[in-house]
Amino acid sequence: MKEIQHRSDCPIAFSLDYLGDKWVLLILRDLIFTSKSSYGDFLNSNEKIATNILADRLKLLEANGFIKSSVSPEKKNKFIYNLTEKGIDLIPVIVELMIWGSKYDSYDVKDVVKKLGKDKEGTIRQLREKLSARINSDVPSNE
Amino acid sequence: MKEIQHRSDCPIAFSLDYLGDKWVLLILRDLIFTSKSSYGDFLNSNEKIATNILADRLKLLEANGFIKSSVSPEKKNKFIYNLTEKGIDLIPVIVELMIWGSKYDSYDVKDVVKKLGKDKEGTIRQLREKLSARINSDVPSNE
DNA sequence: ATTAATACTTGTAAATTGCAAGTAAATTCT
DNA sequence: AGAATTTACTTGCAATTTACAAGTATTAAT
Repeated sequence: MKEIQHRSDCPIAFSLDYLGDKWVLLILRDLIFTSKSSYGDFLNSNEKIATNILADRLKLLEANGFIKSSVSPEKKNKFIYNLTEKGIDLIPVIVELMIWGSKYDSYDVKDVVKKLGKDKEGTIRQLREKLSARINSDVPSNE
Repeated sequence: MKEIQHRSDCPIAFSLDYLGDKWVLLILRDLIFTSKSSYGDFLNSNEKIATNILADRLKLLEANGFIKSSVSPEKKNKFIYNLTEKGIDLIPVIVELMIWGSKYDSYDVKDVVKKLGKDKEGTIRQLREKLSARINSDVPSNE
């Protein structure tokens, strides 16, 4: 995997050097808000990512410490991906993208967004704790 | 300008349909955190955006209501760009990218980041008010 | 033993990006 | 007034990235 070249010393540019595309944050979204955790799960998301792009982005995310893969306990030919702390720390970014999107998107507002409207910090803390618990356990996504 | 095709009804995907690239948010960053407001200003940012990409993204941002251009009062051959409310509402997104970037970037922490650490809501409100004031005045960027 | 599921890889055409150069209108210099 | 400069782009083209279709390899189920 080729090294990411950083374009400047700006922390925003630094973040975008990893996250600045149309797919990376959607994979992280799936890991944060849904029980999806495998290659096939991500492929089945509504946005229909191409197989080579998904494989590429999973490599990039793992190589740069956003996620960690492990063999599924149930099926040995299946990998499950979990967020690392570095990835979990992106929850606020994704939450703000969701809030902005909900404001300017015409579709109906999701439950999480309503919850965020009532108690943003609490909701983020809850998500964070749920996902942190997964890091040091072997239990994968849906429990 | 070709219409943006939305990939799903997810608000995060909706946001990324506009913002999911390496440049758009850097232009908005310049408008939010610096006194930059013209084509030439953006070109001179440290990340060295290509001229055609900059022209393209400015069109995209204006066509989709994130920014508004007007002729500079001092120089008639110069355009100045200002954020609209829709663009101003992205401050929290960019702020969170900055906070994350500062945590994982090795470079030294900017003053704004320190300020955000002390009072995130207040800092965002201040930025918001500063930029909102520009919308209905003819005074461009640096005052 | 055969079929299915899962996670990719490969090939290729189309789209996007990056770089260098060129254009056009307004401004400043002489 | 004419020439050079500033500002904001556009254009052409090579290189990279993406999207789509198909193929491969390993494990699981029947």
